[in-house]
Order: sequence, then structure tokens, then C-alpha cells
Amino acid sequence: MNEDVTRRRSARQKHAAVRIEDVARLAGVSAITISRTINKPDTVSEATRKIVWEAIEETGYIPNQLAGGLASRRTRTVGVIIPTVVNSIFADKVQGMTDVLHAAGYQLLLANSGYSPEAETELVAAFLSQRPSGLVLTGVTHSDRTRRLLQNSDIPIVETWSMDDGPLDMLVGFSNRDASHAMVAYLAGCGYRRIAFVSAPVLNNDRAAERLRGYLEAVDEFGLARDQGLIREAFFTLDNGSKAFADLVAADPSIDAAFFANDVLAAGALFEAERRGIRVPDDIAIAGFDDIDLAGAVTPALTTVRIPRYEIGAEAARLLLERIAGRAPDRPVVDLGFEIVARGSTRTR
Amino acid sequence: MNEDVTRRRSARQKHAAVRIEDVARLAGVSAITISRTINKPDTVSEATRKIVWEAIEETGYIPNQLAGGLASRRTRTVGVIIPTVVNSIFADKVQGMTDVLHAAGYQLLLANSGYSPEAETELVAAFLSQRPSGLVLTGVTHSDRTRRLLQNSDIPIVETWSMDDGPLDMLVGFSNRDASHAMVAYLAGCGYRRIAFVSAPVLNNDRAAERLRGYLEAVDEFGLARDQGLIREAFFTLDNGSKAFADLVAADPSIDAAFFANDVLAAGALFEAERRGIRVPDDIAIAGFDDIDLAGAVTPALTTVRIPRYEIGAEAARLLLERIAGRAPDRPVVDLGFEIVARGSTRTR
DNA sequence: TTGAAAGCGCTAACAC
DNA sequence: GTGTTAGCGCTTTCAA
Repeated sequence: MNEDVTRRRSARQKHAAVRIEDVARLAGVSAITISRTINKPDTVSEATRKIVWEAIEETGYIPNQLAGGLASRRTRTVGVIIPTVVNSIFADKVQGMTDVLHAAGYQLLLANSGYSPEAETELVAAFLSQRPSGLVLTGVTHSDRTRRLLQNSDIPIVETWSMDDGPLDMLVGFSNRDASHAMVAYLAGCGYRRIAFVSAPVLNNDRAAERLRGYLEAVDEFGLARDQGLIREAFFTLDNGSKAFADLVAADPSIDAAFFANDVLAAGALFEAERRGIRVPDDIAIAGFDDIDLAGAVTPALTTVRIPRYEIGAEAARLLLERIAGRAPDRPVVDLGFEIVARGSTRTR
Repeated sequence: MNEDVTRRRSARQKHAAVRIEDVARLAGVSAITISRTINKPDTVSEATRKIVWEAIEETGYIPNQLAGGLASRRTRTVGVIIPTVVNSIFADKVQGMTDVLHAAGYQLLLANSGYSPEAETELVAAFLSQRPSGLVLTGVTHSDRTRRLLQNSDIPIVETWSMDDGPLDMLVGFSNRDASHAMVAYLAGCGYRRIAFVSAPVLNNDRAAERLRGYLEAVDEFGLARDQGLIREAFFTLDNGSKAFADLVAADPSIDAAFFANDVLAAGALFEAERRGIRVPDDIAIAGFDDIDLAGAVTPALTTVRIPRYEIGAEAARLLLERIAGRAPDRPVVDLGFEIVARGSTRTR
């Protein structure tokens, strides 16, 4: 039997893949029975199931999901758009989604927008063409066209990484503003009064904008030094962190703490301080955001904000599955919070 | 007219998306003309094209690629399997592929195998179900079932990150063995004689295995200390690098250099050395592999092996596109080489 | 528990 | 340059 199949396959055009009909013929049943054995096994008798699986193995049948998806209007894929694959913080989120979705038999389609709303729009359109079961976006800033595409599409959407009041559909994240505010509050509590802030580029990035806002609000609230000269903007690289730090201390030697919108910048600053013989935290404190591995590995370890990266992905996936299953999730907006992690790069008081 | 469409859409079931027929009716042409306007614009007159695009805009039509792919047997998607999304070295490769493929109108399907051949097999099967135009794998170690699936599938495959003689189809990378050998040769040239090696887990990881092999061969070739006690294995985290380093120097104080299979481990070692007051490179030299940003940012900066991560992805994508276009690439195996980057974590002599 | 017929939305092949 | 016809390979619906 095995030889029969082999002979038949090699005689055929290479491109002519095994179809469900081929398996059905070999198993001596109809095509729909093959389909049921794969997709709804409990509706097929055990004896038939066994025969069918043997035929599937023997033919090396790989179901064509284009055909299946077209006929059933269910693709079991989820599109995910992140700003960049280069930053490992999103990797954890992706892992969280992968773990949950894979267990449910779903596939991830991943793409990165490069922090560009236009690129995001194109990606959303490209994803929608594939008729995914759901979509996961990063942040809540989208172009009008993106919003329109999504609103017309009628598929479940989860926005992540923010905590905004008017989500498109569902939202999982934390308040970047509160987190940033909390860090400044912590630093103020440690006695720091002149706290610089190095922001990520805020253009088209609500997470960065909210972190800046949280800083500014806390500065006012605690009566800290408020000065445009205390604020810088830098894209997250170690080198940019070093430069921003060098720039800050050169411009204003009286700064007693520097809070960076992410740990990569903060680590770059720490390395620069070491190079210049500036003692941390004795001469100046440094704080970061994200709690990446590096934050805990450097000396002194970085005081930072820990965010539930993996859990954001996992929860987003769970919400999506709920919605796909037709159950409206009880809470379409999930705030997973954050945590201030106090370490050696800031003194306690 | 706009209102007509809007009314029609809202009157319909939400799930009934706009189909090509709807656009055709509005534009007063046949469905195939819509298809041609989108996919082969130069076969349609300019006047028709204009009318069609207006109708597309007005209806908010998003082509159904499941149907299109099924009918045309072309999906314009490429499946990519990497070991992990957590390591940013693969992020650069993905970026390289994205840049090239996106420009050609292709979409990436990304998945990670977690360094497990069984997971890889499942992912390959899942990808093949989607009938991608091509597949990009990491490494050359695959399960028998994976090889069988791929050989039966008849789609273009690129393996990456290695330089092996018998690729499944095409191969883009560098020789991990030569690179590792070259680093040991460099260290020997600097006068180091007792060089420890911290490998990545070699099980199911040909890249790691080849790096270990290169080390061993160079040790013999240059008459360096050969001792099982000089070799450790650790999964890449900063913490594991610290531990391996601590372990190594505790077990054998006469080690004069430590070569790590990746920069993350090496950086962890450097941090540990600093904590213990061990001077690098005066007391012991440290070398890494990959040349990630961190390697150049720490003090002393890490001597390491630079590999063309982005270019591997870009070249893999180019080969794939060539093959998809029906042109057999002149060189189905591309060795992109590597480079020893000498920095302060090793002394010159 | 299994099957037959119809059709998912699009494009290839062939007209005109 | 544009249209008609006939599937692509699967699953839904309805029937047995």
C-alpha cells in the first residue's frame, strides 16, 4: 500500500500535493470523514478514525488551510504587531501569547511596525487579508485608517502595553503614567530633588508620552526641580543612554538623579558614569524602566519599574480566545499593574 | 453612492465582508477586472483602473487572501522559524528578512521553536498548512520528520546560521567552527595558554556544537592547555555567565582567558569579575561571540566575533525570492563569514 | 455515524 | 482590454 502511494505521488506533478480526496480514497471513506477525523474527532467512530489516521500518515497529507479557512471562515491564526523585534521586552509578550495560543491550536502571525503608524496601517490591512481570528496591537495610538479598518473588520482586537479609557475593543496593560509617577515619587521619597528624565521619542508613542507625563506630574506634585534642561529624548540604545547621561551631567552638575524611560538607556548611562568616575548612587542616582535582565546584572543594579511583560501577552491571548469562542470577557480592560524595584543605583535615603 | 454602500453594509450580517463581486458591481465591471487592477495593474486600462480604485476605497474592500491563494496557488508569505524570540541576535536576522521581503510584497510568518526539534517539526507542519511561498529555518539540525515534510513539500527552503555541506535546499550563514577556531587562534596569538570555553548547550544545536569543535581543534593545533575542567556549558543568560565564570576561576585559578560561546554569557562573566575585583584583562581575559551592542558598551569592551546577522536574513530572503521567481540562484550556499573584533577585554600581547 | 451536494471568494485559462 | 467559465481544496448543510 505504501508503495502504491509513493508511486502515485512521484508520477504526479511535484506541485500536486496530496489532497483530502486522495486520503479519502485510500481510506475507503468520503472526504468529509477525513475532515471530521482531523477537526471533530469525536463525531467519528473509533474504527474509522484509526483507518483514517493510517491513511493520513501514509499519504503524508498536510491539510490546506487556505481551503479550510475559506470554507469554514475560521483560520486559527492571530496577527500580532509589535513596534520592533529588536527590543527583547516585546519578546516576552510574544512568548506569553505563543504559549497560550499554541496550546489552543492557534498560530501567530508576527510583524513589526518600526514605531510607524503608516506601517501599522499597512500591516493591519495585510493581516486582515489573511482573515485572522484576532489581532493584537501595541499601544493605543493608531492612524485613522487603521481605526477604520479595524472597526469595519469585526474581528476581536486587543491593544496592549497601555491603560487608556477608550480602547478599540479590548485592552491589556498597565498605566505608563502611573508607573512613571510612582518612580519619581519613590525617588523623591529617597530625598532626590533635581531629577532628570530621559524620555523615549514620544512621537506616535503613547507609552513614551504617558511616561513623560507621569514624570512631569510627579515633579509638580512633589515640588521637585522643574526645568526643561532636565529633560532629554533618546531612542533606546546603550550608546544613546551614555550620550544622554554625559550631556545631562555636563549641562547641569547639580542633578542628583536621572530617570530613564527604559533600562537600556539607564544601563548605557551607568556604563558612562563608570567610565567617567562618577559614582552611582553617591554622586548621582540612576533609575530605569522595564526591569530587563541587564538591570539586575549590572553593578550597582538598577532601580527600575518591573512590568508584567509575559503576562500581558498571555492575558491578551486569553481574552482573544474568550471572544473567539463567543464568550464576552467579563473585563475587556485588564490592568496588570507594575512594581517599583529598588536596587543599588539609588540610595535609600 | 457612499451612503448606498454604507447602508448596504450595515444592513448585512456583520460577518459578511465586502467581496470582489460587490466592488465589481459598484464599478460596473466584472470581478476579474477588480482582481487584475489589484494584482496586475498594467493589464488594465488607466480609466478602468481609476474607477476600480474608487470602488475599492468606497467599499473598504480587503481582498480575501485565503480565496486568492487557493485559486492562484501563490500566497506571498514566508514562514520563518527561529530558536527564540528572546535573543536579539535573531531579531536582526528577522529585520533583514522583513526589509527584503516586505519590499517584494511578501509577509512573514514568524515562530520560535525553543531549540526543540519536535517543536520545529510541529511548526513546519503548521506552516506548510498555510502553503507559504518559502520557509527559512535556523541551523541544519532537524528531526527526520521535519526533513521528510520539507522534502515532500517542494517549496524553497533556506537554512541559516551554519555552513554545512549538505543543506536541504539553500543555506546562508557562516562557519561557527571556523569562527570559534579563529577566536582561539587570536587569543593564542595574544599569549594566552590556558583558555576556558563556556559553550551553549550543544544538544540539538549544531551552531553551539560547531563552536565547541572549533575551540577543541584550535586548542590542539596551538598546543594549548586541554582539560575537561576548562569546559562548561550554560544557556545564555547574564546570570549563567556570571555563575560559569565564578565556577571556572574557583576550580582553576591558573586560567588566563575565558572564551564564551555568546556575548550574553561573556558580559555576565565580566560583571562577575568586576564584583569580585578580578581585573580584566590583567588577571584574566574574556572573549565573547556575536558582537551584540552590549559587547561594545561595557568596560572593558568585549573582544568578540562579529557575525553578519542582518545580512544573513536579507540574503536568505533574496535567495528565496530568486527561487520563487523560478530562477535558480547561482550559489545556493552563501558563506557570509565573520570577523574577530579585538577590544579591551583581552590584552594585545 | 456517514455521505452528497453546494459553495466559500478568488483567479487561471480561454474567449472575444 | 475585458469577460465567462470552471475550478482551487476544503467544510457546511442537509439527508440518510
